[in-house]
Amino acid sequence: MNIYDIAKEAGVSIATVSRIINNKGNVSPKTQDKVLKVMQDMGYTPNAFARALGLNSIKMVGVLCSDVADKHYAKAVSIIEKELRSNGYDAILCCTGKDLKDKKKAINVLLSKRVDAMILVGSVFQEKDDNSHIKEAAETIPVMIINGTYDYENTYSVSCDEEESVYTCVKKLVEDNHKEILYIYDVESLSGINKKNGYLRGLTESNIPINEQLIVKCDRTLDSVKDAVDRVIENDIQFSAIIAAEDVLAVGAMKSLTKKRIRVPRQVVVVGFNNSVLAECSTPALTSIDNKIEILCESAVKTLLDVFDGKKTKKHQIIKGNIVYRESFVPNKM
Amino acid sequence: MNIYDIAKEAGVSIATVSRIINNKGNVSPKTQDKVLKVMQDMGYTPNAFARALGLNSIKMVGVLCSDVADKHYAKAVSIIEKELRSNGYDAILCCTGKDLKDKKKAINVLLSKRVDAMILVGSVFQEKDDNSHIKEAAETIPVMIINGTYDYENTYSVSCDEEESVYTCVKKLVEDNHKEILYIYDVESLSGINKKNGYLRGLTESNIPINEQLIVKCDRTLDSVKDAVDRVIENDIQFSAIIAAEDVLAVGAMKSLTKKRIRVPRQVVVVGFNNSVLAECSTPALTSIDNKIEILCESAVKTLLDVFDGKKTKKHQIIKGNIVYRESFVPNKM
DNA sequence: TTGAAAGCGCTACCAT
DNA sequence: ATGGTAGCGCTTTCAA
Repeated sequence: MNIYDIAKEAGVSIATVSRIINNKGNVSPKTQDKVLKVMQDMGYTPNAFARALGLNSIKMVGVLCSDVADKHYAKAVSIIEKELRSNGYDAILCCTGKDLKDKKKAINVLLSKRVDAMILVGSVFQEKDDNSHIKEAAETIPVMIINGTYDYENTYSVSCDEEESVYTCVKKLVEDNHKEILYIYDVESLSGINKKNGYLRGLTESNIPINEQLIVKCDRTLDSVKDAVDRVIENDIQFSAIIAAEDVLAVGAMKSLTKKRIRVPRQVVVVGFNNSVLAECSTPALTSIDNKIEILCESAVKTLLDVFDGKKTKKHQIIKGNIVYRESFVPNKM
Repeated sequence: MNIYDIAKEAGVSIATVSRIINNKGNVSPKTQDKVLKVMQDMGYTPNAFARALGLNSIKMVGVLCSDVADKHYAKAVSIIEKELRSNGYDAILCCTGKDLKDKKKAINVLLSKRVDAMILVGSVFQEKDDNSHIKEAAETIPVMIINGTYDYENTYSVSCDEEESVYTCVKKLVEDNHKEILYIYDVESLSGINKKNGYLRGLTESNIPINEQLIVKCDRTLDSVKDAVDRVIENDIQFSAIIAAEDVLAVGAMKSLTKKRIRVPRQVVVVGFNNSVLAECSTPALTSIDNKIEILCESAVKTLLDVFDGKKTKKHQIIKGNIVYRESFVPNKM
């Protein structure tokens, strides 16, 4: 069944039917009602492909993340999808992994499917050296990145100031007289670097010399963190606080401490990052830095919609994170 | 740039170009090379909308879940997306929530976008009374449900036998001399009912009378579980084991026990369901039933691809779960 | 092996 | 307010 069938049945031209479908006005209420009724009765749905061909838009946005199985990204994708859908757009999900080749491939697939825009979730999509593939993509459609920035035409970004968040956290710890703060991280993505810089600046501004032995890198697995922390302890390196760049890492660290009968938060306080479900569920419950992912994602979609509408928009937005206190660290003066 | 430009540049007709794009054969290698080179040089990408219109397929599959922020569904979606993509299909994600009206709306949107098929993730999509909207959808495109079943033409399913999994778990506990087993659950979806039935059958077949006070319902939040378990303990209802229908519930229960200085697994053993990251991260690490979600999802996509190819396929598949032992319960005879 | 041309179902412009 | 019609870029049939 197509627009011709409806037109014939209603005794009008396809132009009129099209106007009604698209709410273009210039149709008498009477005709409108008649046609609407016919469409209803015949259970007509316009062919999305033909519309897309005519309008050169299928009202879909590509949403890329390295892995939706990761709680953090899942949350983001969930919010983005909801926001898009409530504005009439569908989300095509692409889990790309972290390999640049795969990321490029995904972008090309999306481009060839002619999505209306792309949202890249996470700083993994900001390559350190060459982002020319993004520049190219942005020549066709607007590109939005969450927690990253590109300096190209037709690209947009919404980020949480992670550097500042960790910095603030260090300050809080220092105020509580913690001077040896162990920093645990996994990836060296831009996000990872920002967090670490926040740690370094926090110490520097507090006139605490930086001890490389207190900066520990490991994989994002419980075992890897436990090994790492075990090693620090066995080497007799003193610390009274831990900041982890990811909640999982913080949990792993606490497991190591617990096994060694080191009390959290009595002897060592711990702060995670991302304020994920894990933070609530761990024992003791983890104090964690919240990067306000909801706000980030909502802004991202809103901005994109403005771009679609040809409105002027801020190209780059930065939002501040905040610390959610639980059991593993509560400042004295709270 | 379109197929005409390529045809002109290569000095052939658009029919030939089309044949080459679609690998339809009947083209001399010489022509093929020439055209391919032109396409490459000009950076040509076929217009997906026009193709979709001609082929009446855009190579996309709708993936519905009630909430991707839920780790469990996120995992499933992640696998499905990967599987689809590596077979040339894109995934349109729809997070529907649990409200029937919203689920129907999402299905209609997907139908109107003319996806090639739909995959519904989770038993939330199997309504207890009326699934006629599914029947209707399946008249247009194949519908696959994971952990559920419909009895309609053109519907398919892949499920984990959750009833059997919980049943087996009860048996294991009974073998270890646990007779008072507390069962905690949240939702009464079909999946929820199946699990509970497994619990009931396990007890019945072990000749243990069913004690309604040991069957506890609560919300899927830590506080709700803790309250629920607290109440059981305060009412002096004895139990030496807990089975929870969800890992989060198990974690909440353990938190309650710990606070009351009841040792896990020494005094009470605990088993969760889903074998999620939480299970690894909780303290003590949670023994949990794995529902083999990877296998489920891979089978689902594989089946759908077979349907696309017009191959004969099993309409309904059932896969067995298994228990992953960690700290919160290890059978004596292991 | 190749090409011409008729759709696919819609949008939008130009008449009336 | 309504209708006629030319695209949109591709696939596919039929002829050569």
